[in-house]
Amino acid sequence: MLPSENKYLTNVSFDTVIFGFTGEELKILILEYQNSGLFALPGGYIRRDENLLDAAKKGVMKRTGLKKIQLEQFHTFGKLNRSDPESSKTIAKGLGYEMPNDHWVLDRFVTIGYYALIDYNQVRPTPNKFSDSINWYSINNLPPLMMDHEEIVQKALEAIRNDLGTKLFGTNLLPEKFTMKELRKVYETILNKKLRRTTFQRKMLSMDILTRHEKLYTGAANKAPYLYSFNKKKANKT
Amino acid sequence: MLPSENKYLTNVSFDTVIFGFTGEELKILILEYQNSGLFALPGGYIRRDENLLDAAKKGVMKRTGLKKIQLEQFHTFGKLNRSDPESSKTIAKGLGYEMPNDHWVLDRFVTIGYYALIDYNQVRPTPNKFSDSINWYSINNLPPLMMDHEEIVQKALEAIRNDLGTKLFGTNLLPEKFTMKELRKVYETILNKKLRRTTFQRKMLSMDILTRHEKLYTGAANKAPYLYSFNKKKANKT
DNA sequence: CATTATTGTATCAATTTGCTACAATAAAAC
DNA sequence: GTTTTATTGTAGCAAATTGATACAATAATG
Repeated sequence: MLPSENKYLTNVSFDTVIFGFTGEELKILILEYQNSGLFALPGGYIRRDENLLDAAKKGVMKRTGLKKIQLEQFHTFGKLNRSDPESSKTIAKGLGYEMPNDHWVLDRFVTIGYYALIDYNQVRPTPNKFSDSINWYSINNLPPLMMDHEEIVQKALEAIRNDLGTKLFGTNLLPEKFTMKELRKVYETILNKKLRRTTFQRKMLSMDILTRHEKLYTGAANKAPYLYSFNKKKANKT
Repeated sequence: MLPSENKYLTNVSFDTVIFGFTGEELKILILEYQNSGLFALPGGYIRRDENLLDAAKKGVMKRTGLKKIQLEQFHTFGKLNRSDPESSKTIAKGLGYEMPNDHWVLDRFVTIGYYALIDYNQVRPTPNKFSDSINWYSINNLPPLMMDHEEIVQKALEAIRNDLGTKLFGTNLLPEKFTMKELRKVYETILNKKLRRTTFQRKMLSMDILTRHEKLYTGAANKAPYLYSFNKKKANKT
């Protein structure tokens, strides 16, 4: 039941930071391994017969239940001491296996980091067979993560801050149709600062990447906002 | 003389795109393997007892003769078919070795791409023991590169375009002191477009990251330009 | 000492962004 | 119904940034 060596590349793995937006804050999916108290990013190994990107995509699909996923590679982590064989042994033990000391997963690993931005409400978090839970955690309130996974999360955050605006964004964190306020909230949360309401709206509209739809009547005692969606044809011309 | 397995991580390598600026164009260093007609980026394997970044740094140091090198990781390449065992065999054959079919360097590799920006005139290009030459090639006139190395170069170019301005730049491609015109030329070459002379100068000066030094008298029949250097303290506060 | 090419800035126009104001609601309160 | 309240959408002007032009200040040259 432990992964067999000849099926996978050795010394290489991937880890994914899967972001969701609740409307108020950014959250990421964290696995908890059985009977070990160890928390980790979802990740995995690369089969010898698949592309690196496909391996990562498959991993995210399995954890989220989503089919179409936008994944972006952001950094590869290769410090000498980043791997921790004790953690792997603890995980195996928690599963009821005794891991031999020369098992390949106890070797040193270089891991490629990917981030995914997905619609929080469409996800059906699904643990893998080694873990008994997978849960959303606010990025401001993460459990202690194993190995260098906290560093990986920090790098992912930097990456989405940098990519926001260049690679078209907010899209993937929101449902198909959204209000301008929701979109602004996404930007504010990722950038971790307030944005001017009117300037943001003007900028977004002037970019000519949004399609306006019907109004959204929420029942609130005020003017109803329009719904927008990203006009993908125009948006990709950037 | 072929690299021994137990010293290195398997299935992982690094490749470096080393940029230099001649004053007119961007060039990169390309290795030519002996008696094989194969051109490649400088790269290597990661020793089990060293950090990934150190491995790449050491590689660039050996190829350039430089001690202080700024290296930036930009992308990791992991497509299923990117490795080409035939090339490796040809290289070994050119060196007078017969490579056994089960040799680990013939296996599939995931490679981590780094770029370096260095002072063209300070470099002493030094071939490795497997190659008989290492030369500067204009990025607009590269020889056909082996495997996916052309894709790696393209990604490196994208990366330096994106990083220009955010991560402080131009610095490393120019000598300690440089004129405003030289700095602008660097930007123009990387971005592949003309920049307005006066606006560029105003912008650079207003950023308060340059120190002005003495004038440079070239013998030309016109006003001599000032020399500038980057004020690293202020520059890093961005 | 006039000529020539280039550099460093000033100046003003054009564009973009910051800020404030205000009309247009959607529902609740009266 | 009418008034009240909270928000949305956008206009309008100020402030800041960028674009474009002009011009004084040189460093040789003849």
